Amino acid sequence: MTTKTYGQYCGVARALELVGERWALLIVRDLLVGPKRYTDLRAGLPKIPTNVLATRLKELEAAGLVVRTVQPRPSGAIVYELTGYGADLEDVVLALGRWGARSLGDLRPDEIITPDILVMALRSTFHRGARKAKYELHFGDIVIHALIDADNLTVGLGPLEGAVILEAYAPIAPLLTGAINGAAALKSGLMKTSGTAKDLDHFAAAFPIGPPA
Amino acid sequence: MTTKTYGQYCGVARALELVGERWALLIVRDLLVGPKRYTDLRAGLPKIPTNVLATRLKELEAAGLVVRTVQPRPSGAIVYELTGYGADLEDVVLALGRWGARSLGDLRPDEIITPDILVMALRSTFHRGARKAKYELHFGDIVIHALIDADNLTVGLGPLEGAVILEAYAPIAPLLTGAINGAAALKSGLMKTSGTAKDLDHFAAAFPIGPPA
DNA sequence: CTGGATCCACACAGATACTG
DNA sequence: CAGTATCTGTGTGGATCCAG
Repeated sequence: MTTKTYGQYCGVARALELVGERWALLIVRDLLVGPKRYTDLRAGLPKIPTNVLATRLKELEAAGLVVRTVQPRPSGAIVYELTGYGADLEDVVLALGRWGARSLGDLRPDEIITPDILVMALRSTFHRGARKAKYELHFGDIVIHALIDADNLTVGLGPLEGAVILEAYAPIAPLLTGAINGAAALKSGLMKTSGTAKDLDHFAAAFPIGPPA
Repeated sequence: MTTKTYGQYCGVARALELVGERWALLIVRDLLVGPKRYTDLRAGLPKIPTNVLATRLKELEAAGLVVRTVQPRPSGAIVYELTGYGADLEDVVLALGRWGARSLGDLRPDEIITPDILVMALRSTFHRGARKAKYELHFGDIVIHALIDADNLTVGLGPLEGAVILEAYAPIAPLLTGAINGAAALKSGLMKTSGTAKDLDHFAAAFPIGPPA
């Protein structure tokens, strides 16, 4: 929320006044996965200057997008959580993620992948109508799960009972762009799975992304 | 496109690196309505500093979102146009517009409304399945039209043959948030129409927006 | 250790004037 | 018409410091 306005009676302009500043939508992205503490947010956004994080959180709170709550003792932890109003930004974040993912090349050494990023990547690219399945996705230390039930998708952190396990290695791009050929991925060592090559293909079909341009 | 990156292998982060800077998405918004000249963009975004506009256009062109073409003589005009890649941002802009429009209050004297804003507002809030209709919307000097054909919407600048004419006056908020009661709007002088109160109600039903929070 | 606040340097935005 | 040049100020990045 800049003090600067665009001077336009326009939903787009208003939205950008509220969440258009640097880092704001990435904070929202991580909070869409779940409530977080200050330190968790820093961990998920290592390059954010701490003063900017503090400022953004105050702005988002002032704008009614985020609530700051102090947990009861003994934890006493301070937790940041999206309000319903803030959570309604999910459509915006998913649309941005869908569009931007097409421009992702191979994973570079200066780029990180966090659990929150993976969760939102799957939510971004989910294709309704994919066949029912349970996936558990491993990437390094990161473990997330996806539960597909026809038109509904649930993606969250951690493992999932009874899921097919997919283990991915960098380069991860084919995974996030649906360009997986199961048999080839297995053979090349790009991925491992507790299931079959067909499982990889189904997974790829459930999370497609178009070509860069 | 900042030289600064977020350091994340994430579609949202990548998208924000490309169009996250101030004014960028408002330029895209206006170009989504149609190709424009430098001066047209300035007219639609009066508060943008001219050097910022020039910089953004170069960045958008370098990123492959916009093409700069010189029209053949005698016009010789320089026209900026979205590429397919850039036009794919429509989902993002519409989602932002939908979310942000809920936070629009009454029109303030320091806020302007342009034809492009109105066109994108209607595209943002269109509700598929609205009944077939042709509307011509007047607001001050601005005239735009909407053609609804069940699941398809065409909104553009200027008049439309055979359309129901809706003339709106500030405060315009009820119009853009679907909170119109046709009879009341006619009686209060908020709107005039060449049709009936029912036409206003149908129009409002076609372009609904939820409450602020 | 969490949850920030403070300080400084600098890049970018804002405003305006000017030019091919 | 389509920008460039210049100056100024604020927001950001980066590092460090501090209170509970």
